[in-house]
Amino acid sequence: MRDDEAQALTVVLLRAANALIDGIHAGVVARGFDDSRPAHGFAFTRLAPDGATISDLAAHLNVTRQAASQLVDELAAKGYVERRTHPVDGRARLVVLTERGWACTRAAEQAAAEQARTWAGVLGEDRLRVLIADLARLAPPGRLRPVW
Amino acid sequence: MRDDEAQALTVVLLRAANALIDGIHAGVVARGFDDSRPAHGFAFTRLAPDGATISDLAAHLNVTRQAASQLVDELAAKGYVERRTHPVDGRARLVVLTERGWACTRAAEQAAAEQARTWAGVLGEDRLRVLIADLARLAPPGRLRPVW
DNA sequence: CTTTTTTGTCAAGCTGCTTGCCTACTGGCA
DNA sequence: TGCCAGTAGGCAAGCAGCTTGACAAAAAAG
Repeated sequence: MRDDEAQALTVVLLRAANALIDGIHAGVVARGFDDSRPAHGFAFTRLAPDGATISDLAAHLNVTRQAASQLVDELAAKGYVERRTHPVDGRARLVVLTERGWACTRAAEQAAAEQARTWAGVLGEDRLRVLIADLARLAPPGRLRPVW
Repeated sequence: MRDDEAQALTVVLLRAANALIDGIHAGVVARGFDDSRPAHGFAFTRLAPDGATISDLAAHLNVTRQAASQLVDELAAKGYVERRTHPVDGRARLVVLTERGWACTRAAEQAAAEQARTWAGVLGEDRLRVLIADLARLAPPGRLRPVW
């Protein structure tokens, strides 16, 4: 592996990641959720099944609990989530998606699928599957960082 | 291409990009440049050949000239770059790498090569080359965004 | 020469995060 | 049961990195 190939790896990987994020976000905005940020999507993936506490969300997003709390403030103000009392822990509060939050989550999934189809059209489905599998072997199973 | 495969694409691509950035940055820090940020590397790639003006740098980084100017302030304070008078344009100033700036650039290249070798060890060189080539076909030739 | 555009910087402000501190509540332990 | 260290989450303040707006100096266009 020559040095210039290593440089190329960095460039193309980052460009592809940026293009994917931008594409998904554009698709979500086009579906009417123009007050959403890419970071919201990362939160939604944690909240989607059954909700989560602020601490859970903070750990998932790799930020402080305060930052997670502020993000939930914003999401609640925009009608994507709501805070509920936690069923068993009186200290904690359960953050759950509203119907609008679910709709936005579905929109993001559709946008991601659309982007994947576009890329499948470029490479072919089989080769894109290989690419996903290879990236999966390279990517550590740690946290996603919603810096976008 | 099923929807869950599209979701997987997003996750693994972002994880891989994060891992690469983190790995390169860790390598740069380990080589003694502990006051550098990943964003600096993106600036260096533009400054490396023969320097650049603030406007050039701002366009390359996709930020305002003011932001680029502030970044150069920081880099100059840390000894990575210096401002010179522009040879032909009296308004502009040419920002060039210092010797320390060049050393940091080389360190980043080494760290990137090291990361690529690690990944080549996982996938094999040939398959990593295919991955780079495929990503290159997917990634638009636009600007890198140094948000990391 | 006059006018318009471009360059870099000063100043102010915004956003998203951090740290420090606090109260309410939990769960282990005597 | 009562006590107390640990945990959850919100308030306040601060900081880093970016933006917008305005400006003087120089270049380019007329």
